[in-house]
Amino acid sequence: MTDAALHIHPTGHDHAACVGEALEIAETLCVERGARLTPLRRRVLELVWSSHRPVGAYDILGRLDESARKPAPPTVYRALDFLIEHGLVHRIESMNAYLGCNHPEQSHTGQFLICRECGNVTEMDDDDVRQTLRRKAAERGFDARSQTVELVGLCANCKAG
Amino acid sequence: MTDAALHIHPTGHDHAACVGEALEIAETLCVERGARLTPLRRRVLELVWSSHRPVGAYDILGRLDESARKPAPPTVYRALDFLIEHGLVHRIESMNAYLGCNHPEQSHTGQFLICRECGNVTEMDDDDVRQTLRRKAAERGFDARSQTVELVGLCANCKAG
DNA sequence: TATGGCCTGATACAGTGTATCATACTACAT
DNA sequence: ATGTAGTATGATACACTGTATCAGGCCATA
Ligand SMILES: [Zn+2]
Ligand SMILES: [Zn+2]
Ligand SMILES: [Zn+2]
Ligand SMILES: [Zn+2]
Repeated sequence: MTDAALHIHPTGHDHAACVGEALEIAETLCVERGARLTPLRRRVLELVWSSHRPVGAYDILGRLDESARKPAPPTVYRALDFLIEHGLVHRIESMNAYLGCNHPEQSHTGQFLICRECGNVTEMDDDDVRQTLRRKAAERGFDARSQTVELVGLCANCKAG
Repeated sequence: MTDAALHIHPTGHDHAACVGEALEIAETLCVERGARLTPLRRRVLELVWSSHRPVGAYDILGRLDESARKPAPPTVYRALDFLIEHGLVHRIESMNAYLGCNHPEQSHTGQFLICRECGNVTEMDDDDVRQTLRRKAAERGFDARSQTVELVGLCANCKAG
């Protein structure tokens, strides 16, 4: 499902830089927090960042496979759990897949724009949206603690093309 | 189910009335649209409405089982697809489960308030929220066609104790 | 060295969803 | 009534996603 479109990225950008920056931020963050970004976790994070499309746990598993040893599913899920806990990765609920976060400094649950054409996902993380949802829920007596917001549609590039 | 009833705790309300009303609306709607609410689809809808908690496809499958024959998974998924297409049922993405809609007259994707304590889910269907999300996405060049909004927290009753 | 906590390996299984082919039913036209 | 096309369901097998559990390994500290 993924491989064909894995190479499609937002226009004119150096994706190696995205990955490099993400890994660097992750290193820094984990040092600050005394968390251990082990080689396995780092490798999984790298694979999640292989594109701007959400990646399935079993895709990651398959690609870890290429590197000599053959890990089992729990290995990947544990690494993902760690990365999610530290805000380095988001889970896209409507796709059962995982996406790297580009501003993990403060833990958050973002809002996601999923292009149905190219499959790329961008994160909004808009505080107005968050507050609006909190308020609207509160008006109904509901105390919202976490939010899942995922919009499917057409990204700017796919609209143009 | 009336608007007022939406905001009371599902224990201590006449749930049979919820189910009855939902089925009646479904019948009417399907007649209007020339869609066929077959016995199987009607039964699945009834099972989805067995509570105000989202129901898994395999839960439904298990309860259909009680009634003599033993359907296979595709049977349930096809029925759910039909019901979702006609707005009679929503899928709760973050739970891989399904919830009856109490105002299916106009097709829509609602916003859901999921109580982590009692598991009940209520639907907001707030147009401000919908418009805010559309606008915020549009500001980023994204044309949103469908929205998934699911908030987890505490409902009014579970807050009270 | 010993101990305890955390990370990973490994097996098995549970839960969710789909592809595919076959059969049965319905509606409609002949 | 008969045939035909379209829809609905039955049935098998499989793919995808996630977890429970136990065992072994690594590392820091006492
Ligand atoms: Zn990139
Ligand atoms: Zn796109
Ligand atoms: Zn009810
Ligand atoms: Zn509650």
